[in-house]
Amino acid sequence: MEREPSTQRWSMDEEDVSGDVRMVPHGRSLLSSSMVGSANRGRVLQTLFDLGPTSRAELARLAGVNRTTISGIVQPLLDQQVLVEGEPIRPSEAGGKPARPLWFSPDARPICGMMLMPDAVHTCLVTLAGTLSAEHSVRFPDNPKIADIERAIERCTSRTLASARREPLGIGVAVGGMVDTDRRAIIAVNLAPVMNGFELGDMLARRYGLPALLDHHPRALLVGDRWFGKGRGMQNFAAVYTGEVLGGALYLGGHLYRGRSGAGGELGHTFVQVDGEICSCGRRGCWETIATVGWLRRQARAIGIDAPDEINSRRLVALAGAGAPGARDLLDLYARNVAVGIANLQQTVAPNFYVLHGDVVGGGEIMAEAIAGHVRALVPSRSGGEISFAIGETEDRAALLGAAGLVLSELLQFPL
Amino acid sequence: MEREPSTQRWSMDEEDVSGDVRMVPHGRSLLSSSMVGSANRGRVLQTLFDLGPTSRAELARLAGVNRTTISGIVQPLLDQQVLVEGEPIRPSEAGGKPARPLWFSPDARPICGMMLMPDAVHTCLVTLAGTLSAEHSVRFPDNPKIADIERAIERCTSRTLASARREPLGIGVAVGGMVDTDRRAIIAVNLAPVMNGFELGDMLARRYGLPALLDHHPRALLVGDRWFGKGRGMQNFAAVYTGEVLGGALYLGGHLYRGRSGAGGELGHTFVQVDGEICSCGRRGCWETIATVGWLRRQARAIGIDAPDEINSRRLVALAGAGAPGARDLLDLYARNVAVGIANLQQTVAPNFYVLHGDVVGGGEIMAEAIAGHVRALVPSRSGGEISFAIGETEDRAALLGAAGLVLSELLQFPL
DNA sequence: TCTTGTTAGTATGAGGCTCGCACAAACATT
DNA sequence: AATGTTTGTGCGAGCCTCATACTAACAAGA
Repeated sequence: MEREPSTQRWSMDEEDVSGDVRMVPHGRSLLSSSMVGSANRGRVLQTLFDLGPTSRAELARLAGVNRTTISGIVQPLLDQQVLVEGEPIRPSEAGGKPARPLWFSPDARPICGMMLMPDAVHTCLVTLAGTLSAEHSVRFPDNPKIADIERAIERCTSRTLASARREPLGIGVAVGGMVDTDRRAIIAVNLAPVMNGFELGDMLARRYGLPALLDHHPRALLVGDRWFGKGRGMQNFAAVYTGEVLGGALYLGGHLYRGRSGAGGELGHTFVQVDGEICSCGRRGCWETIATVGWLRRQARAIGIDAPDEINSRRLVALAGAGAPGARDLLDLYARNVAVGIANLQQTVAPNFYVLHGDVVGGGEIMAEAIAGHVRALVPSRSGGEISFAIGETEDRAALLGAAGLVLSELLQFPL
Repeated sequence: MEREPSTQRWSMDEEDVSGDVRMVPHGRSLLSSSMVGSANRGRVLQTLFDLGPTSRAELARLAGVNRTTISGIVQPLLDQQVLVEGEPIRPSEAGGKPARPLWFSPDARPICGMMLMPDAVHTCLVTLAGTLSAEHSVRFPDNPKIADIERAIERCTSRTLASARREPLGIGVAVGGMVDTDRRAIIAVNLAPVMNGFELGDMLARRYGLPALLDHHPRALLVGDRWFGKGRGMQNFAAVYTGEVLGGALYLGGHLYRGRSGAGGELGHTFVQVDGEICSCGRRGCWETIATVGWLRRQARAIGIDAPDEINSRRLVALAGAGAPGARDLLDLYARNVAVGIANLQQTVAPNFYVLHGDVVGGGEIMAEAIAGHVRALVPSRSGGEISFAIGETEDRAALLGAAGLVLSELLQFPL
């Protein structure tokens, strides 16, 4: 019954804060026994995330392994207070020793989530159970220099980190712009070009001695959904963000999909209308030209809807419900425009499940159902089964959870 | 210096011929030491495929592991005559013991590749080094019944298998139609509906006692490219097939990507022209409506090109070279139409490398360059680096190698 | 109250795998 | 002939999972 305390740790390599966060196999490297340890630990934690509080025996059954294996994996995590044992749950009628469900300890090391937008920075702490705290935000001054932005980020982050009772596992950043995930730097933020080339990851790592991960906003939304939201437990799904711009991200085969240095998922600029309307990117017929609130505003103006500059999914659904002339048709057309791109995605990688983010969230179930109906009509049948949809968290919360999710993905998804 | 012969084997589980071929981890299962063995064996063989003949020491260096590890993995494979040691190669000026490169033995168990088309079946043997032999084909009678087709397949396969000196590792089938890869059955062959629902995999497994794997034609082309062709050693790339229809397949993150039960890669029916021409699938504006030889024939007729019903990429390139009126513009337009769909694929998953198959192969480098130029113009810059293109093998050879590649993928890609 | 059956979690030894080290074999150079 | 370099092979150590056996904690029934 006595156990030696283990020396195993659950964290990223802290010696290597500024370098490559992952000291992992990739390319042609082989596996070793110690990697099996890390990988299995990650998988057990992942199952726990997906299922909620679960006993060792149950975990062993689901994984198809021996109970002792789970005990061996889980015990060090209990010692480090990553996990805690919950109250015993009553056994079934068959009797037996009551199971002690395992769950993430509120005293576990938190994750720092950051959302970096062109005009402001938001930070918070996220527990492994998915609760937010210590939210702070700092707006940038007008026409900021990069030093102003650095200062704002540092002030915001420091406030949040001051609330952490234990050292955070890392800092995840959702960036409203293009990101080089390998270099952990910002490539371009359209509305704030001063940030272009900003090596935010290295700055945070140096300043706070924590691993820092960047990714662009839609991808953060996806991992947020995966660990804390509607994508929980999914092996394949996509997140689609609509708003002023259009973005998306893919979770394929149980892994966040990133193309080379973070390319891929630039769905807004796929063609759906060769030689169609001109897009902000200079090309013609991008999906973005027909499935953003910009398009919605133009159409609303054209058919004479009240206050067309303030139209969005929420108002459109309300107007359609109230029977405003043309609103119902416009809603249907907007939904179809969004659906066209999703149908293409379905035909291409068949994730079969979509979490909707951004503007359409305001439209609620009515908007989601309208989109879903069109997608199902646009995709030939028997292309891999049912297609389902979910509505994401509200905007800021989704992005902050997602930012934290970036760190979790790195910790849990030992890339074999 | 003495070694005990090993009992390890390199093959799929032969006890389980009719059931699920892979007795492997999936979903929430954990890793074990024996899986590390299988996985590493697969990885070593994969690097060997990618690099050509390579010594143990070199393999160890590339994988970043101890030489003894490679020796331990490789020795059983030598015992089983999967691999052979080549002639010693001269050491460098620094001296040292000459290295013995390892390569696939010509006496290794071959793979049976099969291509099943609406009107005929082709079979052959493929060595691990990628050489074809024992090619046979049998045409089906007119208006065949399923029994006729079964008989033809059996006759063809038996002839090929009779030439095998050792028992093949398995039978891979490239099917010109929709396939359920899990059930190893044919879902639908448009031009031969009699095959719909045909459980070919189980039939072959029962009849020949060999593992049998089915996949649809474009996906077979992809794995053929991956193991034996232009995609050798690639971690991310796509295969695109154009002809009477349009198809594609994806290799992402070092793995063949299949959506649920083999969906995904139905690229022909992605929208590139909302409300465009009507497609054979009944919807409007599919990529297939503007990037197949059907479109090419219609255009050729419209602009008065000679013998428009016999136009294809090969003739079009020849006509354009000869200065036939309109041919040059038509070629450019055709290339752009093909490029549109590829650009969408690049924006979505960014494979960055494309192997072209089917009709465009006949157009050679000129056609490929035309397509490449358009894709590069259509994809916004800095979306993940250079995009490159290659031309696949000729049609039958590509499909047969690909069919064999299906079996190899299963053997090498131990799915962790 | 005592016995039987069931389930949860733990200790222990066996077996697989990779790793580091030491060593023999086979070359080039001086 | 001596020295240095590289390849490939035993051998024991360390890490991991697995099967087995055992204790703890409950329900149901006599």
